[in-house]
Amino acid sequence: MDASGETMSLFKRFREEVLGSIQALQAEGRLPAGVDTARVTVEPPREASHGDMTTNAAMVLASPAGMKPRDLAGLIKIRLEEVGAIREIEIAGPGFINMRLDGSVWHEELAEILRTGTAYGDSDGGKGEVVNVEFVSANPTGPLHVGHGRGAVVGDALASLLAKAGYKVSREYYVNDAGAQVEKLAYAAYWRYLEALGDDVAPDVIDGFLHDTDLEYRGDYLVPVGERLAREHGTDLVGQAVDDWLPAVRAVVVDAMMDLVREDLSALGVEFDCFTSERQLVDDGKVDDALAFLEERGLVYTGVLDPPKGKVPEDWESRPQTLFRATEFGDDVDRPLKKSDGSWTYFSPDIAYHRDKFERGFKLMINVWGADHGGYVKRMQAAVKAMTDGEGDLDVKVCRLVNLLDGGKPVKMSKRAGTFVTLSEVIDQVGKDVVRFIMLTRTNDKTLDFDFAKVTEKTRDNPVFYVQYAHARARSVMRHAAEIISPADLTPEALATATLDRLTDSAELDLIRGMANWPRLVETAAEAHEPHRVAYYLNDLAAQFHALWNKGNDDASLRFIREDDLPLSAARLALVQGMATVIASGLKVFGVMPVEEMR
RNA sequence: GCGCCCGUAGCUCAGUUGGAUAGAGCAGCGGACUUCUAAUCCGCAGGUCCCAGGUUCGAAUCCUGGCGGGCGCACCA
Repeated sequence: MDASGETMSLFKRFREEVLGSIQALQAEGRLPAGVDTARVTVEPPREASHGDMTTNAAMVLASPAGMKPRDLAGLIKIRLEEVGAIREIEIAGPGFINMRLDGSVWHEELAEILRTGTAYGDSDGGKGEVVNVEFVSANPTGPLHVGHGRGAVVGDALASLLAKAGYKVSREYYVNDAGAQVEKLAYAAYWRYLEALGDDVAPDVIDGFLHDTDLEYRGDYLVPVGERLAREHGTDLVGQAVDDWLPAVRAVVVDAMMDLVREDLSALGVEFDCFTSERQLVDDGKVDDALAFLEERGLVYTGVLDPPKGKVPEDWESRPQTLFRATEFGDDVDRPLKKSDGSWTYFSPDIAYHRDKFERGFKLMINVWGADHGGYVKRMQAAVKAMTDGEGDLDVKVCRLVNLLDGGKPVKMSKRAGTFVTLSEVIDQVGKDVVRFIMLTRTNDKTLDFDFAKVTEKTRDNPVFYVQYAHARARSVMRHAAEIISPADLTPEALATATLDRLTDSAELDLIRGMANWPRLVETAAEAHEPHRVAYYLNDLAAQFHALWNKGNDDASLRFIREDDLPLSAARLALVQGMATVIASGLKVFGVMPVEEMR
């Protein structure tokens, strides 16, 4: 326990021991005071034969101490030998200090896992700092597609991961309800409205409307919106000037589309804390405020941009524009804030939006964007730096494409041909938990193959199945155990008090070592903003468990349930339940339910 | 042309943010089912970590320059 009463993770605890020995050496004058220990790590060695824990302290501090790494390691070793939990210390290679721990350390850690439940791995590393995770933020122009789904899952899992790591997280969705796309959407809704009125509208009115507008968003999903407009407005909007019907139609259609989006998100199990409307920002004058802020700092000017080299647009013409000095903050060129007609580019409200986030208290901001927005990262980061006088920090996770496959063959998709696969269709077909897990099996910046055949397969190379199977197997063991052991003795609390020192087999202790890595993984993955690491961790832990299970197949004395030795059984069941708990803890980050059985 | 991302076993990818002899799965070969679900496991084989320099005790990882692939590039979000 540390001063705050929180339980300190195992590796942190031993890092404290290492730092303590360094301080002792400083007190003795054998090490200069004030050396920076920030780079000192205590972690499991890559090679298990090197021990349970290793520290780089001697190598990192050798140069500032003016000593050879191995000599310094020798001094630290003498100190560490006084720590009871350390059974053996070895200096190896260039100056690693390898430690073997007493078995009791692992037994206690297992008890700790059982007592803590899925909260195991919770950390205070984030120190309660608030962080804003903005994701999806799809234009409200239709149902979500699979690419949005990836962003939704990555953002949601990242938010959960950060929360677990001790950050105070807000999940946010930015509603682009003010741009040209929404206007086009309103036109399409108006067309559906005219259609819905049927005989009340002369056919040539509809033909004329279609003839005058280059209509997008012709999908069926706007039909109900047209009907709703017809119900609410009758024929009132027919024949009116665009400016008269547009605001009303736009409001209704955006509302309907956001309902659609929310429905898709809820099918995926994603919930937001906050929806911010672009239109609201505009109406509140926040865009003007933001630009005024930049102007005060001399970051806005009227200038002429060079055409992009190598690829000059057909209709390129040199003209003066209102520009933001993005180059002062690391961008490649200054960026336009206004279009040639004087209206804002999408960039201006976006700047205002990020300023708004900052003013709401978020210094740390993470945006999850689609692949097509990769080119806007630098300018947005530049804008954040400018708007916050360098205090704000924006990280952008760009999600690469999702390839939909079926048995290795691409699923052909065409909006025109109506064979476009939506997110909700995919969820209907394989279930939300499968979608969520698979979306997290790759780094966000690599394309991801989503193979319908593979993700539902019950084989080793389907990570969803493999991880869930480990959990289900563990739960199956517990069910069997209940036949010979009283259920009261099988609760996690009861198992935590079992004679855990009966766990002596190396594979058993290895499994606890694997479980003890979970808190470290949470911290490093959260720090790196990389939720996919959890998927690999879970896969590894599941593999360890499946291996242990099969040892019981080869050697009956290693089975979890031994009717001839109930205390040993209890200890092993504690191990099994602990493993299931850690799996459940990881799946919780992903928003995936652990299953009790596979059938 | 410029910017961003990627390049690791035949294939798909990890790699604990600079650590020790670079790891998994699939595919290939050889083994383990009177079971707590063998839907799994064990073993073998498989590598110029794209190339060339640099930084240092130490580089797949950081820097520079190339090569190859993807995406983006005023007035769409």
